[in-house]
Amino acid sequence: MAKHALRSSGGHMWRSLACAKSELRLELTLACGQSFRWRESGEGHWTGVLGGRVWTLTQTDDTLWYHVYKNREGQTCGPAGTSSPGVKTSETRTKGAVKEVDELVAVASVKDAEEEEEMLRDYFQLNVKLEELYADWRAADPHFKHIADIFTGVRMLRQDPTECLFSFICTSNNHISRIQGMVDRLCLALGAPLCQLDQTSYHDFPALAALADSSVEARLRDLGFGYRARFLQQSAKQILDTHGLQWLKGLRSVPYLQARDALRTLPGVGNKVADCVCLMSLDKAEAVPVDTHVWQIAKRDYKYATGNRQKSITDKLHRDIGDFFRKLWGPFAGWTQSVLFCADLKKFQKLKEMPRLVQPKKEEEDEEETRIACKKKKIKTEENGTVKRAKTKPAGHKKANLSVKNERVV
DNA sequence: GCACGACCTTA
DNA sequence: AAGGTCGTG
Repeated sequence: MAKHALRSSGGHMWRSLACAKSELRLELTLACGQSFRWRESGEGHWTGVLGGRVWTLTQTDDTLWYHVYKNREGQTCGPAGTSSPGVKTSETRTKGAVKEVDELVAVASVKDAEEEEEMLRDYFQLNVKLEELYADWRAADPHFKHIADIFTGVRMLRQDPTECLFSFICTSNNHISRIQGMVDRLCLALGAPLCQLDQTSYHDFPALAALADSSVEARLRDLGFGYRARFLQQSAKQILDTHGLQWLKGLRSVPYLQARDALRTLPGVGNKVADCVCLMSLDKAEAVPVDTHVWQIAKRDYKYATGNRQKSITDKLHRDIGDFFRKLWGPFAGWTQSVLFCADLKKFQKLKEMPRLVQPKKEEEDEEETRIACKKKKIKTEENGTVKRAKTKPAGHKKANLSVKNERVV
């Protein structure tokens, strides 16, 4: 039976990409709740599905290593139709055709290799220079600076919009470990099988058509999705019925607020989920998903609206907190937020206890600097919801209005 | 604009 | 309660 690749044990073909850890740290980026599709299959080795192929990734100081699982024919390990064209299976081969087929295999694998390197660069958005962004954020925000020494290399993934949307519909009122299990079961139940490694089956994320089928709600309720089962099926159906297959991806070339409002017309998609999809799959780096957690961070670390006793996060609070962080961090505020979010996750707290070269700063000093930084940028942190900022616009309504240009200036 | 409760499960 | 959303008042 096929096994998960391990770089140390040989027997698998590995390719590599130059990439410093300051630009990417797999163990943070793949496990901080952006994607629910990656598992640590061996020490420092991460296995998951990306673009219909099964990958294992690992890294050394300056190199990102990757293996893509193939069968003996050189085909991508997956269902018929997703592999390189022109490659015959062994059953259909005749002796005379072997050489020709081998050449086709060789050509196909070179093409695959180029394609796969590009897939990885695209997925990790390696054209974005994270170190430079960190430098900007450190200069703008003392609290970020405090976190940034430990949590380097936390980078935004550029995910498939369908996978991102339907995964995040599952996140409401939920926690990461359960979400991971649910997304797993979703793929197993409705996604095309790709391959099996050790005891694990890998499936592609379900297609929109598979999610839209009327049998899906009952099926997913049985699998423990609760009330989200209906949201998933209805959203898929609504997209196919009223927009079409390419609609979601098309939102990549539309301004942030327009894309967000369009997503919010879908059942089970409110401010938070829409912002996640915008940030993580639709190229909206300025989208700041505000959940209870981020609100805690805003109050605790930025003294934002400390007097506010609101129980739930209203539309207005979403807007105001988003604006606050965009003003502090700039046009990649969503990326910054993910670093702080990651640093706040329970599973990464042990990293903070490890000895560091830099002497940790006293907390009061840190807070005072935060206050000064906010004051410099003229950002209010202690308003209690009654103070309005000049550029705040009225709440977006539920219906997407593609003709209105209400893109916010950041 | 804001508060509240319901919604499915599991820890 | 958990990385919310939706309907109602």
